[in-house]
Amino acid sequence: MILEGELAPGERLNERALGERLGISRTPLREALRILASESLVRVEPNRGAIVAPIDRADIEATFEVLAALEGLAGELAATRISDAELAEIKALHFEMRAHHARGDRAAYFAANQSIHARIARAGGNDVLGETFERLNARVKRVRYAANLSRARWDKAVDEHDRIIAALEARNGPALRAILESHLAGKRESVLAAFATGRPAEAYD
Amino acid sequence: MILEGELAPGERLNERALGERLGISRTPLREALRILASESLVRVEPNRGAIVAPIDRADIEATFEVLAALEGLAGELAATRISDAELAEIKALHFEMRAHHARGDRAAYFAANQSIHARIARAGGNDVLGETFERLNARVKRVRYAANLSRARWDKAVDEHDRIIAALEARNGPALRAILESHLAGKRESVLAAFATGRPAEAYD
DNA sequence: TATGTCGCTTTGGTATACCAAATTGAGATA
DNA sequence: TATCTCAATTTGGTATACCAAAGCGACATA
Repeated sequence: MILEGELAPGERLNERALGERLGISRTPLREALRILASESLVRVEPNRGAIVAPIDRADIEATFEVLAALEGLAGELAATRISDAELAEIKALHFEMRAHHARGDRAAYFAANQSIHARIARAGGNDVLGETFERLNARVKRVRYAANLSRARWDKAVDEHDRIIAALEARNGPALRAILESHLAGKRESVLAAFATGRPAEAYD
Repeated sequence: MILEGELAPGERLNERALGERLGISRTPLREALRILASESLVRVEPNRGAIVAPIDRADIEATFEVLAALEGLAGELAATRISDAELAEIKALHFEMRAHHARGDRAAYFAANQSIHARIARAGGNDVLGETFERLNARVKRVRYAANLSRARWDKAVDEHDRIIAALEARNGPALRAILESHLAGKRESVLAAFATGRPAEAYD
């Protein structure tokens, strides 16, 4: 939705003003806000209205911890259940991603990267897992862009992706789980490091 | 909410009728339905209204698979981070649960059991994990009551709980993870078995 | 008798009006 | 000058009215 980056965390969301800006009435806007609230993207305080949900260090750590567990499970499932077509598509995305990396195109890299992880999350055939993963991922998306600050970390992430693809091709579930869990742990650290240096660009969506 | 068990899965939820029955207007009712929809407890079809979300075998399998991973992580975290007070409270609940088991009081057993698992999920201090666990757990709560059909399975579950408590006291994270994961797998099997025998009582809440 | 079409009724989607709670600013008093 | 109080305005909560789309039934025709 439009809230990702266009409005600052903690900002009050005036229902009348926002509704007018979006060209819709308060009723559907409120319904949308309730949905966003249930996804922890906005926070609705009783009789106080909605604000863009702020995200703090503890939230980021906690979310990545869960994401790592979920993606680990996804990897384990995907290794045994993924179809050849899905694998081929993920490989294609992987090489596109490497191309973006080679060109230094961070935005395109990020999009391909997200797509790969989303596909792995869904490749195990567990819809609940896929949904839960994407829901939690949405909460940290705006700060994830801030990662990959250092070229070294970026290169390392790409290496890890090579290993992810290799494990997936080998249908080695336990290995894939281990790689994904440490990959996510690495992401967590770089996001936290970037987050520590005075709230970097949260607007990339 | 009142939807747990009081309305049959698949049942249409007429907004005007339901609103009158609850003594509220359509606006807040619709907001509540959207929230329930985002938790997959009801399904809202465009221009068709809301129905109580049906749950099928695949949903149950998928949800328990994710719950097992989440509770495994929770156990690993809890083993290292749980406070003495929280541990004492969980032990107290455990013995209450054993008392209910000894008396054969399934409803009370179930409540204590749920409380124990919820506390373990939160004991690791990861709020995102706790929330996610309870959200997913809510989706299968209504069918979980149907488990523990056989006395043998029930006894086995209680034994597993003894081992859970032991691992928690020993602060043995990996062991606790393993026990919880297999415990959930066992739950999944008994729920699926019960579910297979013609949709048993979904109304216990 | 069966099928297709048209219209009516039901029901969800949206806008708006009204109400109550909360916040803020001004004025008065200590 | 600072603080407390009261009132006015802002803003979220709820009810209701209106609109449009979908479902259903009846009637007509093949």
